Amino acid sequence: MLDTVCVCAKLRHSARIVTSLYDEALAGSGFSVAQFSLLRMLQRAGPCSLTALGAATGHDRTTLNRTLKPLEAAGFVESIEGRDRRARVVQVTPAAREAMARTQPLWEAAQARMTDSLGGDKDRLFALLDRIEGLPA
Amino acid sequence: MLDTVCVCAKLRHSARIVTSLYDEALAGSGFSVAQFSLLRMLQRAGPCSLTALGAATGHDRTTLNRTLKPLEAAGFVESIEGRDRRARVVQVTPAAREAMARTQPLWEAAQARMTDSLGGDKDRLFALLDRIEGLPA
DNA sequence: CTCAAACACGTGTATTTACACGCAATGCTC
DNA sequence: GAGCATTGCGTGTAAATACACGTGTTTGAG
Repeated sequence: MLDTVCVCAKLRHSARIVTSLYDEALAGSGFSVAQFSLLRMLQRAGPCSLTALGAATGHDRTTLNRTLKPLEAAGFVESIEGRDRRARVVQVTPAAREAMARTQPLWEAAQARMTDSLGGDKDRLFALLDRIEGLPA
Repeated sequence: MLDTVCVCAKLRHSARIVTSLYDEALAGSGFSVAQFSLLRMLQRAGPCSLTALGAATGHDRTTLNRTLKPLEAAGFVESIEGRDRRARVVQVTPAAREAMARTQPLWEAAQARMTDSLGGDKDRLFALLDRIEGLPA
């Protein structure tokens, strides 16, 4: 009966620990890891609606709305309107690109610590996480 | 440059997904997976202070205070006072043991889904998570 | 014994997250 | 073209989380 450790609790615990490690590494950048990661994903996705961004990142649309609000107030994200006046299309600003470039080394340091401690098994970890993420709801 | 996926974002994503899977499995029990896991850990730890419980579970003491509040109101946790009047010692109640026994099969079903999808690599996953959890702050 | 340091707690506040709900805009059916 | 279903959004609310701060309790130095 060593099978008593909850996979969910374990994952949540790891996520808390790793989040604090990244947040500490990013201290001074002005970004939390949640903000920085979201900006990265938005930059990658290009201008898109909140629903589309949520589908790409796995966040709820309303979570994005609230996460983006301070970033927009700080000038890192701007909303434009496309043809569909329902959709609010967001994109990163030049100021965000600059701030992200400055923050990138801090993120890379944290990422390197992870990669090092995983000793080449990062892809293996990701593959395992992909499997449980892929379970049908 | 395939190394661009943030380990932290990945872990947070997985934790969100898995949490919703467990919460769905536990629906009807009246417990969230956070509550159920915490009760399990408290039962294992035995009567202890919030600080000690936090050290055992990796939660902040204040998080435990707030998570335990509704559980105490529902009669699943009780606070007793030991010799040290600073410390609030908490323990699970018989009602909690009963409710947990009823909930156990639901949790096991969710856990089994995880274990199955990991195909025998659960211990490997845990070992990888242990490694990054063990990084110094 | 006294009093300051150390300890344990709870609350205020803030972040991250998502569900339920309602409103505005679009599209589709007839 | 009118009306209804669909889509996209924002807000209210709530859970989980932790940091800063203040209060009460214990301990230890003198």
